[in-house]
Amino acid sequence: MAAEELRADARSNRDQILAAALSVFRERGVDVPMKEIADRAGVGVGTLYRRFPDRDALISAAASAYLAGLADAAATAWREEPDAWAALARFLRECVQKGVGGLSSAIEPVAHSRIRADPELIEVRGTVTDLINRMTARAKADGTLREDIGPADIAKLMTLQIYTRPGESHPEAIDRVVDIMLNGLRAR
Amino acid sequence: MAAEELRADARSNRDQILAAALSVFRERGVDVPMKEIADRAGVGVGTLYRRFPDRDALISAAASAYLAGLADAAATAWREEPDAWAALARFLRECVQKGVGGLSSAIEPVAHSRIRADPELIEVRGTVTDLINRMTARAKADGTLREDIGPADIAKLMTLQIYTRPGESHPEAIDRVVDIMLNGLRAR
Amino acid sequence: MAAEELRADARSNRDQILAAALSVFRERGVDVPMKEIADRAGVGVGTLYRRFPDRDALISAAASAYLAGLADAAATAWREEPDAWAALARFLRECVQKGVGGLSSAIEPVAHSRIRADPELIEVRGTVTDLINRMTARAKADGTLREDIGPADIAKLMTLQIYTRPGESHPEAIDRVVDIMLNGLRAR
Amino acid sequence: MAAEELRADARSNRDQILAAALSVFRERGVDVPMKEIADRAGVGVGTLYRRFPDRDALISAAASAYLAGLADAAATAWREEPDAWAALARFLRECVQKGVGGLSSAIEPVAHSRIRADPELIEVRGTVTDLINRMTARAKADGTLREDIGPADIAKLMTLQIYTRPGESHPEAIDRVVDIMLNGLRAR
DNA sequence: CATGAATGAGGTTTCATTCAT
DNA sequence: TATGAATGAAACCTCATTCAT
Repeated sequence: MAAEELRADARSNRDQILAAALSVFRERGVDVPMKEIADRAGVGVGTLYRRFPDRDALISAAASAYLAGLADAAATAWREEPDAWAALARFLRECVQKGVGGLSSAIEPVAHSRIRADPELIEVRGTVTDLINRMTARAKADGTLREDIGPADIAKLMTLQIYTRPGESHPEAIDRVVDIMLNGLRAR
Repeated sequence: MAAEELRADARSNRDQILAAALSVFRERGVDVPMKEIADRAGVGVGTLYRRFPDRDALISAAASAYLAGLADAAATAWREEPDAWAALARFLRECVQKGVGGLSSAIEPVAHSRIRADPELIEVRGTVTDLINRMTARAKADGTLREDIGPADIAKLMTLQIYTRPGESHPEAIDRVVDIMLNGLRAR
Repeated sequence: MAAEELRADARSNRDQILAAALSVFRERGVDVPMKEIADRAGVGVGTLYRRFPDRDALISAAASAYLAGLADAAATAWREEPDAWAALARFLRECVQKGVGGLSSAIEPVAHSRIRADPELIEVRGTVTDLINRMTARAKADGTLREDIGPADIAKLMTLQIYTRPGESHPEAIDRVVDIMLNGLRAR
Repeated sequence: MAAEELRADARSNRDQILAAALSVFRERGVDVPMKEIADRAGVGVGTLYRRFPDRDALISAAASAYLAGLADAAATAWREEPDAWAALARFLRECVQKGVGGLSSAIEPVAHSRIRADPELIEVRGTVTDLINRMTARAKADGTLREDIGPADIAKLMTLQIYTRPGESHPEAIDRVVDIMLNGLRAR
């Protein structure tokens, strides 16, 4: 996954393919024709296959990228928000808005074994888990998060989805649901 | 769709195919080979195609069946539960546990136009909407549901999903999430 | 391989595909497009794939058929010819004329493991070996075959090939070469 | 084909590619990926294509090289061996051991027209034919070769092949077959 | 009426060849 | 000049749908 040395153009192609894959997967699931992804990335199928030897390789690379993004989001929230509750709220909202759940269900079935094996991914996954643990603990200590909520609950809530007509996006509708959820998590 | 007159065995075939389709769709999405569904139903592909002229017809018949089930669930909850809040809670819990959201996203993209057109379905859909309206209004009147929550919010929450490893089912985990949502909906 | 119960038309298709494969393999090697074989057999690719799940399955079925033919040839020669030398001569000539060597090199690399495993094939192979052993022993006893020639030599000679412009066939040229070999095998 | 003026390193590249091609063709036929040949030669595909504009050009260059080798072998045998029979025997043995037949069938179909056209090759071919003619005539004169054998028979026998498991080589088995053949050619 | 065989269009993957680095 | 990345045509294989049994 590391792609140590890669010519500049190849590198850029790789990135574009990954971005294309991620967005196509989110929109239409993983069963999308490879040509579709190649087109969206602006490369030929051949290039796609040179970079990712088969569909599963692409999926699992996409999983990598998206998990890394997740770790980023968690870290940023933790760093920038004034308190643990705010960090948790922001992180969860981002996860739901970005469709973490949809990507998970699209990606995991295929990539599961690879994800477990890839050392780089194990680390990222560890980072996320770690940050969730800290946010949860601190928020409880602050008295802002219900005492009976644990990190496992938060992990589940990250993957929350509500049905949206495909193609349409309803950020406000999602926000309302996230608000309800947060309200349900808040200690009184 | 009505299947007015059908010999007993044909009727039974139809039902078995529908049940098979519903469960396969839930497990693996709508992109499953028709043979798979036929096998699960214990009939040949030919039989499946005799009953449902093409994939879309099957999907939309499945949508019908599932929507009808939903109306049933709503009506039963309304009838059997002691108050509006309990009915709402039970109905939402059932929807989430039964994977309404998953089926919606699997089925709607293909069946959307048909669903809009089919008079029988329009009626069922009306029933559900109606019951949700009543539950919401009554629960607010009872002072158990937050004043700022409307039927549209409930409709969204019906389709709540959280990611579960495919094949595995975690009813308790889902229950915890539903509890959190309900807690977030409750008026204080 | 046995294909116990097969509808009449399916059976006939299977046979035609096998015959087509055999002749195409002989002419152009095993790397021929599947479509080519399907066309020659007068069926669609789908049918070919329904009968033989992938290229290797087809190749190894072809191996079966051709080995069975070989056993037949050996048995017939042994039965019909007046003495062991005549049987041996006829069998070798047939093998070379029919291009056993060409088929072997086309087929074996791919089908080797299957050939070793298939019980039916093991038996046929045993029959051939057995007949060669008998022919060799008897011909030596008759004083027609050189004493220092063993069954392994005969087995090698079965796969004799000489280069022929592809497409063209030169039965007489082959016959001359076989005559020379036989002359070299004959005891004096 | 001559590659009149070529820098030393380019020359060496050309030779390595040719050698690689020859050995790959012998092992796996001409349908091998170009990358395979480039790898074996230790150069990039680009280099291969710079030297040989397309696959056919490479094949026919390989044909050239191998035919030249053949002429060499014939000349050496003629020069070094004490009599015509010994020369013939040695030449035939070398041809069979070196797999002339295999290369012929791999190369000729593609390169045929070029071989016919290339003046250099016409000459080499002439040399070989000439030497075979001489060996044959002389051996018959010596009373060592059967009277009814002609140069055309020898030409066919040069391309003799027996099936060998790919990868494995059985020089002794081949030797035994060649011995039988020579025994069949010998006058008594 | 039920079945499963046949078909071929369409998605997947490979590889010859070209071309930017 | 050597390299290996990009491309797309062509091969592989699957599966929706039709149709003979």
